[in-house]
Amino acid sequence: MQTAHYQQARLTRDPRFDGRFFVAVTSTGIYCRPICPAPLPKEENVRYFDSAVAAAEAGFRPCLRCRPDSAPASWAWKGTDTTLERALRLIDEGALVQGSVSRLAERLGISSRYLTRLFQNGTGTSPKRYALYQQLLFAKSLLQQTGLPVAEVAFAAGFGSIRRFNDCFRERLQMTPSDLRRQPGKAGDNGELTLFLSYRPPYNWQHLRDFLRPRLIPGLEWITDHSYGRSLTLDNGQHGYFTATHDAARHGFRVALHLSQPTVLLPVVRTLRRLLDLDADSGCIDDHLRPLLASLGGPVPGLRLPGTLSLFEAGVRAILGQQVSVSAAHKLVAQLVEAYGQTGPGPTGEMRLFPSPEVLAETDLAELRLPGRRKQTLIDLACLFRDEPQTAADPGRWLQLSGIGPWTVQYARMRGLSESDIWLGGDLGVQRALRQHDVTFDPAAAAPWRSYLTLNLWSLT
DNA sequence: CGGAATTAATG
DNA sequence: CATTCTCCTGGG
Repeated sequence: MQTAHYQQARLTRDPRFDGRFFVAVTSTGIYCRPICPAPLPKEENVRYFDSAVAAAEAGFRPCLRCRPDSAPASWAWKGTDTTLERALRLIDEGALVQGSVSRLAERLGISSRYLTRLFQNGTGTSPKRYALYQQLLFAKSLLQQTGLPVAEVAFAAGFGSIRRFNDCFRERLQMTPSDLRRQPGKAGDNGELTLFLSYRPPYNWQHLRDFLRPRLIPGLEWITDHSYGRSLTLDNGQHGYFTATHDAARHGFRVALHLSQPTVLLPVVRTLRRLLDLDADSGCIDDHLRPLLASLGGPVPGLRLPGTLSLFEAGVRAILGQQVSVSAAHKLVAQLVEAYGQTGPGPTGEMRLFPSPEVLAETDLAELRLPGRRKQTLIDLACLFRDEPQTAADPGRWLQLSGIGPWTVQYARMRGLSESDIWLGGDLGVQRALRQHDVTFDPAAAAPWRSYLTLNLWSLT
């Protein structure tokens, strides 16, 4: 995109460009989202950056009004380098909070030297600096949105020491954490954290809600016309729940989050954003699919890809959905959760947690009305997750288990990893839609958004 | 704030 | 790959 488009978008404060670029003002040293309500700066004082980090590297600090830390994420980097994109994703999932840069490079199958080169070219900064800045922006949003004590904010954002947190914060954001401490007034925690998570319109909440509704597992999830919530189980064994309420006017969700203990929150928020598919570029995706779906009335505008909480859950739902209707699969999942899901305190009394691999690996699934072979497949998958989590993290490796074929793997990738380019050509629902509407097209033309093509076809039946 | 030990960036 | 530079954290 060229400067003329940026200019147009900022002058109209177009929310469809929120998070896709940032506007830095040389006269103030501050950078903003294109939607910033502040008076429009003169063009001669404006510089455009395609990421917040890039603006920071040029010496600008985030605006306190439009809060660039709350902008939806954008993966649309100029170089469209898939390795770099994967690296950015992994870092955003916390790869550098726990592991080292060399470990990340190893995971990506490249040398750490090459990784830093990719970063220098693509983002204008180094991996560590990029990661640190994401942590700082997240900390900033917590300071402004919640009443969490500063020390807990540091911890939640993945810092190991307050000292270092303060230093970095000062240096990169040009203010201190206590400067940003929310004004007193709003009550402290009763264990609840309220966050606002924004998206880039269009966002088709009705469609997402109507997708989730027939799949809703009682006790595990809850839904109203304007909200969706569910229980959470975290990697560290912690549990909690959230309720996300849609706010169309503000282009986002107000999320109430309850966790059993304070924890590193960054990955939790990433997961919530993935569940609701907040970072998708619906405008681009819809434009891309429009020619293919023209004879069907065009794509569903703002269609989002609903994720599952974990890859394991996606795998379980996929196995239970093999060769059966949505409602039959739904009954099975509900039975499974009812029989094997632990209970915990929820928003309205008892709540169910999705059964863990450890629990399912130890059971015979006698409670479930399911062919014995399929039960065994489920148990095998649970064992894989329990015994070899590294292997289980790649659905491609599940194929070695009997009873798991390409459909299951692809479904799990689409819902559990939110991969955007999954074409479920063999899926019954997709085939029925294609037959009913008598369409022929080459799904390859939808790349890299074939998951959204699949969803569009599902919505036709 | 300063310094030691470790890790990351770079030619 | 080796040198320089930055990050990280405990303790004062």
